[in-house]
Amino acid sequence: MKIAAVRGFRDILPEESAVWQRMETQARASFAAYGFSEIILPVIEKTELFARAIGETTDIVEKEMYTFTDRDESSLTLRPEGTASVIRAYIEHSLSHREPVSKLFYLGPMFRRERPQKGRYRQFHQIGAEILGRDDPLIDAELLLMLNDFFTALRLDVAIDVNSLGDAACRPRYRESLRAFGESKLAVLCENCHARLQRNPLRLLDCKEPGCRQAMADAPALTDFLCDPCRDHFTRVQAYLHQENVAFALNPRLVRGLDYYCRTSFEVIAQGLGSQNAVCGGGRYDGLVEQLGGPAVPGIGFAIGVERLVMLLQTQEHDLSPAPDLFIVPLGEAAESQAFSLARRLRQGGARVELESGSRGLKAQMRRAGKLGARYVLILGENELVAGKGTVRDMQSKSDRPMAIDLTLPAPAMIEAIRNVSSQPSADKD
RNA sequence: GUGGGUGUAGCUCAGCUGGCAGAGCACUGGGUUGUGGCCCCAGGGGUCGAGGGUUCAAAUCCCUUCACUCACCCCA
Repeated sequence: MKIAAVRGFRDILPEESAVWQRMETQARASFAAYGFSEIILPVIEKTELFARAIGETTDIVEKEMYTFTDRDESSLTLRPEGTASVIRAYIEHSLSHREPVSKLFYLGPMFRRERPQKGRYRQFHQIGAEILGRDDPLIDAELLLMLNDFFTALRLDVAIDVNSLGDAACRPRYRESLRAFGESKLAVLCENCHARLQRNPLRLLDCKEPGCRQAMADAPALTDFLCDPCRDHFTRVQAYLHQENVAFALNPRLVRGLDYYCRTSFEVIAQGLGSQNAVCGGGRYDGLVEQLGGPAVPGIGFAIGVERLVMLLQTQEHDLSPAPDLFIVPLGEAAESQAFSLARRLRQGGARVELESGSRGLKAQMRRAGKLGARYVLILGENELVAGKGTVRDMQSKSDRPMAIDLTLPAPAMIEAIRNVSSQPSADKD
């Protein structure tokens, strides 16, 4: 009986992991430019951490977490997101005492037990970044700038949506106003929205049901309810973005699903991913550190969905695994044994070398070399063994122009000699 | 958790109202005793997702089940 991977969990095969690596490298580069350092976090935390950070009544905490009881009866959970852990670590190691501002990024697997679909898995990966310690608009803008730079560097065509969710001073008033408005439209709202009305009225704004959209079209706007400090903050964030020509759309219906968000909130939306089209989401969470037992330190951050981003990159280009510089073709057992050592020497000299089995025919091996896209082929047959010289061919040249290379040369000299094969001035009449 | 779609070769998929399990690509060997790509010939590969039922006969019809997938929900 075959054993398959667990539902919602999957393997990343080389074709995809190559794209993955490229994206990760770019993230590290972009984040470093803005002064972020990596924090490597555990995958398991106490359940209580997420319950308190994300919100007891969110879907994530209520029905999507992989929670289990450890042998000592404590309740542990596979992390469903990264921000809570960053803040736990921030408090635990008193980072606020060491420096006034911490810029941290992390990457790794997250776990949510949802029904899998395109762009949504039970184990998925996020790259996240957090800035703890500053709440001025410049910081919000800087974080968005960094995101913009990152997506631009990857040549991805995405749209950034921005909104302000207000804070503890103004949001409650808005929530009540929205609830009242929702009550008045009760008859036309869908069943889901009836539930939202009770649990989280803000979510009425982003229902996809056409009827609900229409009903909520002239609902009170959050922007009209912002208190003066929040309004001012948001205005200045936008001013910085304009100053740097960052394209973004103001989306007053943008609502985030985690309870801790306030003020500046944003999403990065991509085309061509189906319904799971948010590749990045984030926002400010000023009360969260305090709420988790730390000092009153403001914070803002985002998380990028790696799988979704990789899917995007794959539709735009396809990376191939690296082609070997040299493909060694041994003919027979004696040649194979020599080729084995030769391959190792050249690899240690820095060349990418592929080696076939000496039991296969010349034609088959040449075919394989062509398939892999090898630049040069070195043939090691009876003749070559006697002469102590390998026959080298440049696979990119159409004419058959083999060169004999001395097998006793040290690796660097041999690599040099092989490279020279293609620059030989011998009659080349392509 | 709720709906829809799909399960046949390594991959993409044909296979009608039941009648010998198929194609393309990939892989292997050959056409040229030692020179790839194009072309030609040949070959290996299958529990037709699983279990049960109907039938002389099931990939095909019926039931059950599992998996995958898309959407809702939610989110990255």
